[in-house]
Amino acid sequence: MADVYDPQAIEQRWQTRWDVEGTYQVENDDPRPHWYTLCMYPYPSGSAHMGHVRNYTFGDVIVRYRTMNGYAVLSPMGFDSFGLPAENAAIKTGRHPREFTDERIVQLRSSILRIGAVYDWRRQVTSHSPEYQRWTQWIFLKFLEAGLAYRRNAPVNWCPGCQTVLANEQVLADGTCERSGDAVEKRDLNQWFLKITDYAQQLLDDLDGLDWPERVKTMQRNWIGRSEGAEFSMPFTDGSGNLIEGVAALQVFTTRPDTAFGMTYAVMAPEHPLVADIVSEDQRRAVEDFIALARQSSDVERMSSEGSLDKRGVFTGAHVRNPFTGRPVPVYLADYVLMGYGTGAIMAVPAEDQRDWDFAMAHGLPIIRTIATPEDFDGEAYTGDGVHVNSEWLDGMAKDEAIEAAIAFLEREGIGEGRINFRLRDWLVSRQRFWGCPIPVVHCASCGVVPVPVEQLPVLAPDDVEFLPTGESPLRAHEGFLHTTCPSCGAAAQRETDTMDTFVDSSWYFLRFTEPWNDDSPFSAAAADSWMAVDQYIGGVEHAILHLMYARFFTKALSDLGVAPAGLREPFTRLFTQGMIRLGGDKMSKSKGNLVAPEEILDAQGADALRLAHMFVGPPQDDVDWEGVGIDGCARFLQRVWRLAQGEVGQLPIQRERSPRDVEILRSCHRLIVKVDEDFERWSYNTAVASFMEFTNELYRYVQSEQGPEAGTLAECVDTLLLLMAPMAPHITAELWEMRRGGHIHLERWPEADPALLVVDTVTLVVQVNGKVRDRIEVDAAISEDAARDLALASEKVQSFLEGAEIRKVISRPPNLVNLVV
RNA sequence: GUCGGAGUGGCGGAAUAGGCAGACGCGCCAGCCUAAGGAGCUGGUGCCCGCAAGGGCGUGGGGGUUCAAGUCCCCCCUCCGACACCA
Repeated sequence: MADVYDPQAIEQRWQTRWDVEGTYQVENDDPRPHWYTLCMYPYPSGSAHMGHVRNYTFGDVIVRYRTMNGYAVLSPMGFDSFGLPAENAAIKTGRHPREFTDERIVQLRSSILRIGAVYDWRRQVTSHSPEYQRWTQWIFLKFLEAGLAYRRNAPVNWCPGCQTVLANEQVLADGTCERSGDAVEKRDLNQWFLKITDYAQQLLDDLDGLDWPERVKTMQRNWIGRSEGAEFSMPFTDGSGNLIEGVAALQVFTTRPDTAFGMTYAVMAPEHPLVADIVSEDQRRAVEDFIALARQSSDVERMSSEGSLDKRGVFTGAHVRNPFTGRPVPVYLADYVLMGYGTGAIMAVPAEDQRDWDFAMAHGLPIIRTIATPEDFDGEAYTGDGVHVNSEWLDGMAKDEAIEAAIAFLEREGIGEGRINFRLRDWLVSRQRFWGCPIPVVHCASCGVVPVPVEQLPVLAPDDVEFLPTGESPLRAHEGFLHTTCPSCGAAAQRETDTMDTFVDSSWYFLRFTEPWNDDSPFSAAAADSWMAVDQYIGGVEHAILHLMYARFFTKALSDLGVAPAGLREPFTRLFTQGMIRLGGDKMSKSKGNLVAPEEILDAQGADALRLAHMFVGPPQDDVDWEGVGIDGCARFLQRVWRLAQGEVGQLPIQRERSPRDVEILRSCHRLIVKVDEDFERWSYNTAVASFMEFTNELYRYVQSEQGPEAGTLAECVDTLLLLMAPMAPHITAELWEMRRGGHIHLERWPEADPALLVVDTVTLVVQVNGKVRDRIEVDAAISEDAARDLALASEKVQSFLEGAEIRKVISRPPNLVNLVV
């Protein structure tokens, strides 16, 4: 047997076979227990990069492991094929984004195949396919019908150069457009929103039941941003406290109603609708200048702490009556108060809020402490707990008690109530883009917004379009697309030209995978029921908030709308987020130009070595530096396994009675089974690889030992090693298995450890004196506490350290450890 | 600023429930094999003292709990990540 390990030939052969034989195709009615493994479907960017390789290798290991363990495993793959890069390329080259995208899908798909990852390709889903668009639009209309989709005026990022709205991600840190470099402005536009805020509380609560990384859950909790407090109203007055008639009262939200006696002014957001009504004549000019300034400045400028605070706020000339004291306080505008959160207005308590403190100092406003500060406190605003002072009927109370009392007061007076606020906003899904899924409505002069009838779906963007260098969506200028008739009254009407955010596509693709051929609905509840929720979802931590939050929202909403099963409240039971790949400290990325092409490694050392190297380099959730990925070591290891399995190492096996040495290696073999199972379950692939290496080293010593290997023992050890390695190194193990045993290793059952071989009868007892190891003694595993102690005391080495000193205490933890304290 | 995560040999990392720190790999050193070795095989390799036997020190720093701490508690430092005028 002189076959050389030739990864290229082997890998190609097996990849073809898995594909042709449909090894990993699975039916919905498969009688085996179901398991759904999913890697986040990729944006088709061309050939796979190392991040893809890492991601899909993890997924593939699970697919193969679960399959060998007797599960019907759903392992689909698709492409998140709408998005900006294709459109930008179209603007540059004039080519239709579909051509560009389809080419890249072919590239990416073939490089995913080359790493040996297996999928049920019959289920492939692409966001831009007409069928998928049809059902995305169908879902949108369901949402619209249910009031979960709505249109309203909203301030958006507007690029004057591109003549279009930009997503927040497209605005650079300095407030300029990533494409044109122009300064991005705020503009009010009529935009489509999805009402994710309806689900804020559920999205928060249901996090508790998910087996997700704690940091991802924390990020989602912060993003949802629940805060408890009170909302109440304050009537506008003049400077002496006389009520101003005909103006609505000012609504404010606060988490600290207990500090209201310390309110020395109030602040409204510059965009607040009441501003025009309450500004005094002598302040009108200053207020208008301030509003204009705030409007021009980008969010980034506004959020920064740069710039002096006295310039960032202005007195309105109006006052409101503090309901707690009955006295008027001045009302200011300041850009640190945001219209989008709470009520867009606050009561300001400088003594107990640092930001209010800073503003008060800059504007010469009074500061009244309402909570006694601790003795050693030398800060400015004090936000901790303490006894209330200067607060009349709240005096003497602690924080929590006082909050309750203050809310009770507001409710009694009928001016406010306890209130929960969320930071989460409704999801703005409108994009003024061409390469996205069109929003399926028409605008009719007499009927208003009218949904496109479902039998007319999908609404597809036309092919004969010209991409303008300005970046403006060609849909807006396409007469054939634009003009239509109103489905309701039949009069001439205009199509909506906004397309949906691509996150909409990725919010339900995992459901479509359960039944991608369904022609009557996006998926049937039965199909969803048979596979959902996804048992293991795998992807990058960069999606911790947006994608994972939107997908959760869609699942809940579709469940409530009766599209998805009623009991399906969460899409992803278990989530794993892999670390990033870096090179020399930088994130590996196209824009940084520091990519290492997987192809070169696949050509040289092969997919199995590359996969193994990714598994071995460190904990999967940690970032990895490519420098640390030891491809050569892994390739060398696979060579060792190859030679061992081919019988090229050591003495020829013979048939004979099993010796203690043979049994010893068998024990190692069965311990390995247990170890690998444990490691796979806890995502500790790096240590699993280490134990493969360790066992292989042991086998090398075994076959090279004087006694030589016993045939049956060696065969069992090598076969078991191959089976355990099959998920990680699928090609080489399949090849060796076929050569040795015939048949297909990936259809074999996962090995089970023989309990009899796991029983250990001797153990190394560690003997410590004052916690320092002084001796090691081989003992019976069932040794008693007393026997262990006696053995320890009898040890010569131990005696020399005791030097006759009095033993104060003996800790005996048989069979592992005895500690003698002197 | 707030919230998370992390800090262990020359390097990547291991130590799963408080019980032998450094598994496994890389690198390096030596031996074998060889015409040769950028192949293969065997062994060694935390630091310090010592010819050795042996001993001491050692998981970012400081303190604590414990018979016993990389692991638990308190304080501090550094790095990474997320959110950042959220009322």
